[in-house]
Amino acid sequence: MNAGPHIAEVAALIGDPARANILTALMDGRALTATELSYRAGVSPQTTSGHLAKLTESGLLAVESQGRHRYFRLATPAVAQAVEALMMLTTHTPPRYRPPSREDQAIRLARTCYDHLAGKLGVAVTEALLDRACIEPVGRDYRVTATGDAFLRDLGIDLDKAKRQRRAFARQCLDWSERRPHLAGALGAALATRGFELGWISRAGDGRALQVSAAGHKALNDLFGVALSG
Amino acid sequence: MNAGPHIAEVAALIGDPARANILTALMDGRALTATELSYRAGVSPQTTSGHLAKLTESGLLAVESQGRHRYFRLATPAVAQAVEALMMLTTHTPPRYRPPSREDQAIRLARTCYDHLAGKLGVAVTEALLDRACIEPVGRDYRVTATGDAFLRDLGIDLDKAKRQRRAFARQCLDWSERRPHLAGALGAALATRGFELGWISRAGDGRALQVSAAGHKALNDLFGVALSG
DNA sequence: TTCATAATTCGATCTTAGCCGAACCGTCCA
DNA sequence: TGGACGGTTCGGCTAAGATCGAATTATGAA
Repeated sequence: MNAGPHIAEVAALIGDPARANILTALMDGRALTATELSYRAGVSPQTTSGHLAKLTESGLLAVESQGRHRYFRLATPAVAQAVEALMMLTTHTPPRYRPPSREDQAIRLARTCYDHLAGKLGVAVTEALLDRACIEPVGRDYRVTATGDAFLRDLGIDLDKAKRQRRAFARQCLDWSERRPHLAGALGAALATRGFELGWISRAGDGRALQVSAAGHKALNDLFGVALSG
Repeated sequence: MNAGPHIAEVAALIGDPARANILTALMDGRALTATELSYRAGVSPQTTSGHLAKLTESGLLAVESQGRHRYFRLATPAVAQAVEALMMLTTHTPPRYRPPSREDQAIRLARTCYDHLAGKLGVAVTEALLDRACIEPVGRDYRVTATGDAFLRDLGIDLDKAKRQRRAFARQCLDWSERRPHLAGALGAALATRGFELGWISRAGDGRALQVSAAGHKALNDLFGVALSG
């Protein structure tokens, strides 16, 4: 009768360490193979297979077969959002003080969230765009101004292509470490992709953490007036 | 090493039916006694006691002793947000079609979220305030305009008192059924409280669902130009 | 003081579900 | 066609934890 049982079902699904590892491994929006996920989950392939079946069956993951590989990814942004919300609880309610690790530091500085920029980097870029009146918040979205339209096209971003996608164009996404909104949606993804193309950012290791290159720091400073401190 | 295990811990906590019932029972922001929660959870008082201990120990619930009663409530809005995010997953990823029940309908129309208005009602009121330039979105918050300041004071809302509170003043809160933001924070709570005082809304049953009185419908129409359809 | 009620602790039971070994299906490549 | 590899299915083991009965502590009321 209540909603309780329903959320318990999905929460229990996320509540297994192996499955939680799978979900967090997919938080960068990429699609990974079952074997890769098995490694990331820290359990055997057979066990992983069972977990993946449950996750897809319940609609948390989407799967696509390519040859003898099966690629799994988060089914919807809502899944990523729920995982983010749970992450917020792990830091926001500290049972006792836990000194931040090096990886913690790195991932707070710059990371991907689903498929766009997050962390200090994502928030800084978003706020710089706001400062320069390139975008403005409208409800749960951002609107791109005329100024922003020109600016982003100059940067080499195909706004029309981003607009044609079926997903939300420019959404506000809440950051679990900064607890401030950053740019998500098709535009956020396009911006991140362009950053990769230009060599400003690159993936550090196999996680969500990002490395900002020297060229990236320079561009950040020149274009946005942002100095990202380690 | 990963964040996986951390979120698994908290997700598993929410993933038990009894505990999920407890959390959803507290979603309206009220504080309930252990016995009441035992009833809502559908398990014996002993079992409930164990669950409540775990939930408070892990920082999801806060507890306050009053005489021989112990009142439990959600520790932070972040907890409510996580539960909301999980609710979104239960509806947003339908494994198969589930016909909406009557209670579903009611709770989608008008309910409380933590301590402010949500559902169609909450979203409609918020958007009416936006239309009339009473509030405007700023980042993850709303800002009250001069127009809005006058309007809300006219309504009998003590804005100064709301501003003095330690919590966020006017936050954007995402709705799981409407998937659009509505007014939360101290101002959202004050608005809801005023609605109760004026007899426009009242609690329906013991859940989060709200009943909108005839006077409420009239006020909604007169003040906001909103006609809430069942 | 005495009794009732709120809430917790302890101990025992029992179900659930994660896990891996082994075997099995399908695709790719030589 | 045979072998290698990605992925899944099956079966049995094991451990974790949810549950309640009974007893215990603490508060409030008579």
